[in-house]
Amino acid sequence: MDYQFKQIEKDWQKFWAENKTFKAEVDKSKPKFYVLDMFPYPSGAGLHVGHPLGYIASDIFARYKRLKGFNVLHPMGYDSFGLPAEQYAIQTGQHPAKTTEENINRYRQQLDNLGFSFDWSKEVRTSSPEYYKWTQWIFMQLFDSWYNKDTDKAEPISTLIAKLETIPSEQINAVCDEDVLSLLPSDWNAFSAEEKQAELLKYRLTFLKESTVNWCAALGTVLANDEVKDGFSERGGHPVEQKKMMQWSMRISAYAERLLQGLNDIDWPEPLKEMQRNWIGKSVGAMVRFGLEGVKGSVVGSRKTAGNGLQTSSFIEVFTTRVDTLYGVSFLVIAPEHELVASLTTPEQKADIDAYILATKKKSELDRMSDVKTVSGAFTGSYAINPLSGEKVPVWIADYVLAGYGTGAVMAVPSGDQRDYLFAKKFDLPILQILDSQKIDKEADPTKEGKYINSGIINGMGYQEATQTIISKLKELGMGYGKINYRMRDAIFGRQRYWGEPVPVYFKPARSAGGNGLPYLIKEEELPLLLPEVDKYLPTESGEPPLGRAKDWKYQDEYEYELSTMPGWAGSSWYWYRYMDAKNDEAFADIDKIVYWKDVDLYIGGNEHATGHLLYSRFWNKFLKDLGYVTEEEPFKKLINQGMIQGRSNFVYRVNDAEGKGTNQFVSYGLKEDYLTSALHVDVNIVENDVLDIEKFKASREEYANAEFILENGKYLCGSEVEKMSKSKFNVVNPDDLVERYGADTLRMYEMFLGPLEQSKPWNTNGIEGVFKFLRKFWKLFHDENFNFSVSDDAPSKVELKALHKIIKKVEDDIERFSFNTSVSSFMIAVNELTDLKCNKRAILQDLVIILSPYAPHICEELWQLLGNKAGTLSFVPYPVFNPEYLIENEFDYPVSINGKTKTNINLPLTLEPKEVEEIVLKEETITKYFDGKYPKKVIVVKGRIINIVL
RNA sequence: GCUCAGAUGGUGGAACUGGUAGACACGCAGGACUUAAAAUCCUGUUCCCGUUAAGGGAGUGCGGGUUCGAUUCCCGCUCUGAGUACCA
Repeated sequence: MDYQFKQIEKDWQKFWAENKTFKAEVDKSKPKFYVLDMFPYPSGAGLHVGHPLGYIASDIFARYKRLKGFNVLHPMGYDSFGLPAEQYAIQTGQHPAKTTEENINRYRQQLDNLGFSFDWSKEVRTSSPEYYKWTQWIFMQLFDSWYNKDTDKAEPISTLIAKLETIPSEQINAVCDEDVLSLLPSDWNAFSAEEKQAELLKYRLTFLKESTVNWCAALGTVLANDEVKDGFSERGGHPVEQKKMMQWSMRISAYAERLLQGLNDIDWPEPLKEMQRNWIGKSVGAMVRFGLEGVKGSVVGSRKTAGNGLQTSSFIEVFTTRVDTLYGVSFLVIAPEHELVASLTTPEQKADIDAYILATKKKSELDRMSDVKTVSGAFTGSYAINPLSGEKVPVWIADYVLAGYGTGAVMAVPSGDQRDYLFAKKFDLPILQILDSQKIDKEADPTKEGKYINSGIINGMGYQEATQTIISKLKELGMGYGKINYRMRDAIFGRQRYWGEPVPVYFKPARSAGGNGLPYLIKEEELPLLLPEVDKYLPTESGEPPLGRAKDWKYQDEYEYELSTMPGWAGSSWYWYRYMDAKNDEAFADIDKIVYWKDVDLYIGGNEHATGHLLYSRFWNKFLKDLGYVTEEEPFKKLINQGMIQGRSNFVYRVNDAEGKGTNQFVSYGLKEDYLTSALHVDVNIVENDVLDIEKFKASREEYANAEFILENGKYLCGSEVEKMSKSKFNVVNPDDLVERYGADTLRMYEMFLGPLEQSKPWNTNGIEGVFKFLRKFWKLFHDENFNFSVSDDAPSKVELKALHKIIKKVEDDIERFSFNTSVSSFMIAVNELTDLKCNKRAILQDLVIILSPYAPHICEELWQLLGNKAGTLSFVPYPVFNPEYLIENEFDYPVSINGKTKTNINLPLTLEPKEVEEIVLKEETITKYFDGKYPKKVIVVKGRIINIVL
């Protein structure tokens, strides 16, 4: 029979499901390999052709590793909490659980269509209580932990309490809030339970923090930054205001350094690592205090905190990465929002400052960010004292200094910083050269080269020495210290939404009892804290999150629960562990299984998760490791970013009449210049190789039924353009349609054939025929002209073995460097060669079936069985062993180039040494004729590669 | 602005460590089979000059450089895509 992909694919998908072929169990006799795809969110639109790209690649890899003798864990599940389902629920009143379930079912069906070797027994869904029980459990562990900088890891809160009971809090080296109290053991021990709880909250790894949010009163909800456009909500265009709110936060900043260092030990794409490095934003520098003129007692007693320094009325503290330029400071700039602005402003300057603050406020709404060119600022009238030179420097405010970064104040060094330079020029402030090599006539020069001048105690020194000297001097004076700053902020861990994990926390005392309520964890055995039912998925009238609508939802019928839910990234920050032991009711995963599966060996997904999911997951992983629940410092050893598949839209050109009105005539792409036309999107599914299917087009819309066409060469050609894949552009290609037409094996191979996995590219179905033809050709190798299965047991010839071993090697090499597209080409070459050789020998074809099976598993299973093997064994059969002897050549067709330009070829035995080759070449008439009477200056012979003659 | 990635025929792309640029596939053109079409098969297909052929020349975004030899390495630029945004 001819290649009947529909029947074959259905049969084998059924076989794999029924026999649980890909179920992975702990098996210590085999090395493990964990292949993971990034968690999909099951959206209502279903899969389009771009989604499976990564899944196909990871499936090929997983199947290949099984053949290589690995015990492969290759699971799939759903990140099923999230906004779209909630939005849909608000619109339709349907419970998000219901629509989510429907979407998952559709996803599953589409995934099954493609023949993936997932172990479905391990499927997880973040929205199921059995799963989110453990998300809540991890939250509880975070709540019950603090970060000890001395041991450089998270520890149970009990070890902190033990310290507070015995030593002064100043000796505790913790990552904590800025406003922790300075306590002696006697103070602590005298605290009430509430006071202790309140203080501990400042140390916990998840804690309540006042945060600014985008509050939209009209929608009654908080919006994400990208939902806000120019101060108005993207949906509806309602005004959005900045509102302070108590929110759960995660102390990810405690892990900043480890998150940064860990990047050195993992095999991820460099751009992705770079993005994380930028996000973490480490800067090594120093804190410097500038005393304020006229204020006595420059340093006010206070402890150094983990925060960003502190401001008192007696000095301004700045963070700088160039403390060596301290002598070049000619003014200070503080943020307009800085708390000292009011007290520093002199009566004469008040009008200026007020006006500037007002202008900033207006601007910040719109284009404070986009307007980088304009220099603006205002003088406060006050002066600060340079701690080393003792010089008076004016204090200005300017909106280029951000209140939220560092200390909200900078020391301005116009000679070294371009922004400061422009500022100094504009307001006529001094620009002082501080390095002999500095060139500052036109712009700032941030060089570190040369020797310092005009710089007091560091005159004549180099950069390293100067920095050291200044920091020790500042320390000695109590006016500064070396400090490392991170840009990364603690992550907000709450959303005022319904469809997410409830936070397992209640507040005591209850509001009804008149308390303001401190958070307490519910008991572990009370997990999961189920998401309660609500009548509507909207905020309450008083502006509380939807959970405020739940009836009688109180802890012990008395205490209020936390009403916000966890953010989208909660469930996905640990899911790869759940796959190891998806049904466990006693633990998030059994420790023996965690010890065996360890970490993800290959993680494939899009790079939209670069700074969200991938950073939070690493954070939670490190935390779980600190507490001894998992073994690895980094969860994802090797990561590949698959490129985005863009849409490729097709257009038809409607002819317009003289007034520009549309007619019902359409002109082919190549002729459109002769007419007045407008381009209209046309559904790409009725276009093939840019040729429009006219009948389908006429049937697609009533108004086109009588359309007329101006053709070229009897065809209607469409124009094309690369755009986002979206319904409105009629360029969405559904994998189901292609599977229906060509089969899953063809689609799998075609998606790989399209180009390198990491590269973004527009989807174009042109060319899928080539892959389909290849599979038919492959099928024909095993069959005679009448499609009877026909395979010979004759011994293979040398050429046949060569073709086979070439592909064994090529595919092995390619797959290790994730170059799937070149493998597909090589398969085509191999099959073309074997077809030309009319090879139907079992000794060759059986191995070829194994090699191709990760790419086209269905057809290979079928042929494997036809070859007389036991059904299902193909998935675990040993991969053929490459034998280099079959590739050894005796002769080589040397290209001969004259001055680097290839002129001719000469066939010579490979046993010849370069010297011998040279002798032959110089006598060979077909070569010497190019010499033009000249004698070669030099002959380069690279054995088995090339001959180059220099004239 | 900064950081990163990329630019090769009509199209997707290949060339792995500096060694025959354009593999493989699509498309296109011509041919075979067919009453015809589809399907299938065969041949050709980087561009320019050369009627054909023989042959010659140019050629991997642009301009230089290193080298016997550069798509590959170095310097400078242009354009495209992604991320980030006054980060002190």
